[in-house]
Amino acid sequence: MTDHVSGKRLQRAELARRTGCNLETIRYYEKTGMMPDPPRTASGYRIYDETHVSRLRFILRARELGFSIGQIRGLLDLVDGGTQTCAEVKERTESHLAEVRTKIADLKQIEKVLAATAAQCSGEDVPECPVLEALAS
Amino acid sequence: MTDHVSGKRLQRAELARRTGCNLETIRYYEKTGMMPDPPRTASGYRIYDETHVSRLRFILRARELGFSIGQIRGLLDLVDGGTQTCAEVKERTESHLAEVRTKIADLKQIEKVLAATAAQCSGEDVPECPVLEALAS
DNA sequence: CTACGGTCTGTAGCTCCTACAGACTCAAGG
DNA sequence: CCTTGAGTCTGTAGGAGCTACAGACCGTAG
Repeated sequence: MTDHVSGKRLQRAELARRTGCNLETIRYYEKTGMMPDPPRTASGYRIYDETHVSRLRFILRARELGFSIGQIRGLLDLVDGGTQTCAEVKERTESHLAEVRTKIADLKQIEKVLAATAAQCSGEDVPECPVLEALAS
Repeated sequence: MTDHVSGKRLQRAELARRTGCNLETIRYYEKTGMMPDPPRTASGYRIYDETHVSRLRFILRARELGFSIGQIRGLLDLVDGGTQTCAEVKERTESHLAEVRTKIADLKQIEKVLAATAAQCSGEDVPECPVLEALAS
């Protein structure tokens, strides 16, 4: 039977290949409701199309930008409901941006302490070590 | 029975309070071998002393500096075996420092993209949004 | 003696996947 | 037509680093 209505019908491995997503992760995203339950063949194989490719790419890009699963689902809910507004999305993005900046600040503080402490190390074969002393202080 | 040999004997909650560590986390650290199995009272209650306070503080400080459980256990193994050298500890610290710097760089890249995209938002009550478009692109 | 709080254990939950086992399906080759 | 190999299906376990609970016990003050 040829496919006369929709575009290319993809299997899971093909969807994974086209998005760079891990095979099992797709199933995971379906289980969590981020990806819709796809239609199936008579024997139970999942059938994907371009809409699934787009949605999965959206999720993966959002993950790359550090959005949590919950945040992404929130964004997708807005879009799925057609209730998204630029104002709302901007607010969520800036809230996430603030979290990212906090993490950067935390890591910079860690970096500073690590660098300063390691700089005190003689680097010799002696048991005394400024790093260990700093941790034990 | 008074305690005529060692210092103060602490219960788990007291150890937690003195270190700021969560009560259950102490048990977790014992299970993973980072903290030694403490002696027990006849009825099975754990008994801690100042050595436990020091070791737990060491672990917590290392965690604050972003060392993983595995890395910390590595450091503790060195110290426990008396085989630690400043050279070795310095190397591990700098290796961890490099990981931290990588994370900072990744987050800065994310920050850059998020900030640039959010800056394009009108912030109005319209459904079109540069953030969503960037994710869907 | 009782009540209340601390402690004990094992286990489940959290996040975000990743991987495996055992069964099934499908298409190609002989 | 049968076999073989690759793809798919499901449920479940694992990993990191905790955190939280249930149900049972202990210890002490009133």
